[in-house]
Amino acid sequence: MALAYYYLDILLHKCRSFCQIKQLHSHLLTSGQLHSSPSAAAKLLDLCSHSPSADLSYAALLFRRLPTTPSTNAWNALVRGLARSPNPTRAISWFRDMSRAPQKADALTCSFALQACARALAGFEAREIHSRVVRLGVGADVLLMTTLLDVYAKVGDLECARNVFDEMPRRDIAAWNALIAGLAQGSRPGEALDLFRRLREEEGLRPNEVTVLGGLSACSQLGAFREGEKIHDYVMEERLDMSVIVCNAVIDMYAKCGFVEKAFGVFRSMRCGKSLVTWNTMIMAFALHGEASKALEIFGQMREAGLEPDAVSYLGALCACNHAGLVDEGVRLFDSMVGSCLVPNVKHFGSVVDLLGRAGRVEEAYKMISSMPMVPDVVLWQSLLGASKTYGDVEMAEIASRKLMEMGSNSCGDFVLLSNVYAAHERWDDVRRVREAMKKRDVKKIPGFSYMEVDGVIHKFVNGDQSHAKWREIYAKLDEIKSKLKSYGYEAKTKVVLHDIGEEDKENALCYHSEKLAVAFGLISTSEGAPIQVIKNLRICEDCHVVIKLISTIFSREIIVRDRARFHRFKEGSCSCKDYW
DNA sequence: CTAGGGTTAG
Repeated sequence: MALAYYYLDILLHKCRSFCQIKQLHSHLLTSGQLHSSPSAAAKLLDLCSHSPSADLSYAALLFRRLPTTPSTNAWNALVRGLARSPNPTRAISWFRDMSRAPQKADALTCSFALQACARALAGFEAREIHSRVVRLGVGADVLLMTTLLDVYAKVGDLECARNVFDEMPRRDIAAWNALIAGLAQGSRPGEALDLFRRLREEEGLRPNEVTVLGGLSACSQLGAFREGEKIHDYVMEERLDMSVIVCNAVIDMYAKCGFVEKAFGVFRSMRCGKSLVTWNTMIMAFALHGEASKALEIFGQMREAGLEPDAVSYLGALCACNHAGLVDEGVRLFDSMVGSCLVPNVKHFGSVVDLLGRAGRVEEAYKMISSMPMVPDVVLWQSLLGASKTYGDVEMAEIASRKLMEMGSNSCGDFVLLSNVYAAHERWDDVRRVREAMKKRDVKKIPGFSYMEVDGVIHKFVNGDQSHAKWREIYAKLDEIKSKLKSYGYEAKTKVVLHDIGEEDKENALCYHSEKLAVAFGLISTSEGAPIQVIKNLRICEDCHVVIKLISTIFSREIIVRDRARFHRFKEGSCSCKDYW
């Protein structure tokens, strides 16, 4: 007996196991419904490829043996299933096959295929589908264009993402969200924040949960505290704080803007339940600020709250130990992680290696790297090289550098470190050799830059920057600082600069580091006694660390610098990192 | 014949 459509629908939803799907399949087959009703076939395919008990190879088999020409719906069922499977590229090849089939793809087929591209980070294929979308005449579909925009953003082509956005006939909140999130995740937080403001001021759209996540992420990256606080106010007004995801982003934002106490305040007074991510965010927040004991306290409390720490929790705790130099505690944590059946990844090993290395236990660090079950990444060898430099271990430095060279590293810092090790032992021939190797390879130097916010405006500085409107005043301030520093017995640490330039030039290269420019700008553009906040993309350099400590005394200012790894809070001549970083 | 598609924290 043929099943009525609605009855089939109910049955399909009731299938709990693959066996039941097969029963239904055989019924449709024997009753002839698979022949007579293409929609029934499509439904069945949908179930095979998309339910919790999906079996994609069964679905593909079913598809190939379909008694009638597969309908667009049948194709869609399969492409959707494949797009969400562990191997999404198969959806793309099915989509290609479809262009040679009698049934035309529709907006949904394209949407599923694009989702596959997003998951597989397949930019080339996305372009191919984009042109297909245009030829099919579905280029005005807002939902489809949002998916397309998102794919371009995820594969890193933000220009294309922006073009798609600009050409959309109509943009709803999700379209804005996709671009804001894309820019925020693509390290263009300034543009993300601009869009966030424009959407409110110009379009009259109301930011939703997703919008504020993008905005908060941008603020975290920029250290844009005032903007972040405004978004937090909006979150409270609109009761978006019922979402744990939003609360987590707020906590992260305050922590990364330097206000770990505010982050903790939000953590404590959350109206919704805390998730594992909430705890992990708070652990990381304290770690970032060098507050190891508080990080470890939270780590302990999550167990009391009935949550088992996961690998990320351990990473946060290890990071806290790392920033405070708690070697034994860190090693103990690592062991207990392994004991609780969690699998450490490269980052966990990296943390412990760094911890051991900086405590001078270079040999143990090396043993740790050698015993790792996975391939050690560049970061691990770099931290071993760093430790070897600190403790003057030439042999270990050579081992680490050799590995780095083998891995094709051409980062300036690696060469500089090795050269410094040789220089410390007055092995000038070796120093020369390293320099020559540097010249031969096209050594890359990641440009350092710093952000500083004044009255809601973000000012960005690069090393030796003269593009700021007030650059003359800034440089004058730095010269004033330089002369004052001399009386404090300061001498520039020119060893960290490796160029074939004279001593005085070396001093200047150091003198105009982006973080110094930002701090000087802070001194001239904020009121006396107000704290100065700076965000830097790289690790703070040794010389800047010394100089900023002195500046905090001379000008009686608290200066907070967030570098790539952590916060440094300079006050009355000392730093919260206790010179250990 | 029906519906199915977009943006989301550590």
